Amino acid sequence: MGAAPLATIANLAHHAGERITLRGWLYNLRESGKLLFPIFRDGTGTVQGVVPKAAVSPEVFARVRGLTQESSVILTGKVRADKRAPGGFELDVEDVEIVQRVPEESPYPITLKEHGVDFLMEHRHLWIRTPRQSAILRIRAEIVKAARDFLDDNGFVLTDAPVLTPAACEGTSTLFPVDYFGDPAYLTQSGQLYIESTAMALGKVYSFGPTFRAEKSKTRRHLTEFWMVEPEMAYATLDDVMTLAEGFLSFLVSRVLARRAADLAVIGRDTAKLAAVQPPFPRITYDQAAGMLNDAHARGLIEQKFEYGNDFGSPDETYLSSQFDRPVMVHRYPAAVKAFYMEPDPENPELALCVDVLAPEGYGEVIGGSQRVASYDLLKRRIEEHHLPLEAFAWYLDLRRYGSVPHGGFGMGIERAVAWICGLEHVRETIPFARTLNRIYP
RNA sequence: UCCUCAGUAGCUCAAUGGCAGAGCAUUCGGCUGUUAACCGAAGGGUUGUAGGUUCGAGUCCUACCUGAGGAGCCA
Repeated sequence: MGAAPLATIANLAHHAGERITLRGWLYNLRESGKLLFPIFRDGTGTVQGVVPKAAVSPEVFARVRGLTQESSVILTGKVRADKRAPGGFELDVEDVEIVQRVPEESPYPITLKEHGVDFLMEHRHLWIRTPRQSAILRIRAEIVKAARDFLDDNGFVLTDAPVLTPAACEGTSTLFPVDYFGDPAYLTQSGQLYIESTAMALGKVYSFGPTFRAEKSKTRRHLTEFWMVEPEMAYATLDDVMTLAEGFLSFLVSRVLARRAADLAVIGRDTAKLAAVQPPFPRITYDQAAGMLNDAHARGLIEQKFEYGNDFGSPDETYLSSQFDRPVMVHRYPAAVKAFYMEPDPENPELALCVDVLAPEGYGEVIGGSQRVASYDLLKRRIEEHHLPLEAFAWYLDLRRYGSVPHGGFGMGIERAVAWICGLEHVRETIPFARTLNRIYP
């Protein structure tokens, strides 16, 4: 028995009828008398092997029969098309080399049966081996690549912002402090202020990296460490920001549909709902959204009455986003509930030139963006009104001192986008190792 | 920080205040087309912790710990 060429489960179709070698792990083993059905996985997919006792040596049969779940194996066999196989192919196993056998005294903890959230998160380092979790991580990778491709191909320059920062951009209560050689420093909660400065240098820029929020939030859409992609454009208005967000999200969804159809099938995503995500997205003002919420409350569709002037709560966002078959862009919120750096609407200075993009199917906010304050005097006043330390923002104010222009951008949380596109219940499944309020292990 | 719910075998869950149980996993046996295979058997327990009520507590009470869902805040 000579060496057979190395193959992966994802490309078995290219090896129909051929002898190949697979390197992977045992996912499950069924047996029916003198017939063994080991299911292997190799990171690209799963395939069922067939081992009739009469077809292999007694040693090989005994070796497969004694395999334990998640033992690592290198196997040789012949690829055979079979209508009974979910993936269309099976492997007639000829030989198996055990790389490491999981001992039965300490069997693999994650079975094919159901498990609770706490147990799975405690074993996240193993949970990611399951087909569903692997599919989600592949889709996340595709979304990240699509985001970067879209921006790269539209003239944006990647200018990553620092993770260690000297000051807050919106107060210090939600920042993780670190000791910086005896001085206080913080983990960044947004790269925005920094990319405003690189936008003034390079025109169109973006940052992509981890951000940190020490909020004590316990919901399906919060992590304390999450990844954000933030484009920023010089000489841009709120309309430009909304047009960018619309094209950006549409591209992400279409790319995942085109390239990760198999993974979407593994996780059971309804792709018809994703196919509807085409520009233009509906654009409604805060006032219109408030009207919809009042109507909904009057008809008993939402419990809490919406108070005009407040920011939308989670139930409000969920309701609004479930009213459309594609993302909806809500713009011009009251300036009082929004960040200090947002440009006021010249037609009504009580409103901010900002936009939240709410994903459909009740997922809520995935993007927040705005046109930024361009005036030095106004920005200085805003910093003072928010009781932020002026000296920490001296460099930021410089951007309004030297060639200030209208500019704007947005931030998209990768995990929320992945949760929406994958149709998940919780963002903790969208990142390899989620950091939540009560968990920093593994 | 607040509200609600839950902690029982490795896992998922049962058990009127009265003998601690099942399925899966593990081990052994059976089965040549199984799809979370199935059938039979075995081993496996300080019921989250500390008190209290009671003849008797997994069950009722108090406090604490841990986790989950949600609110607020946010992407």
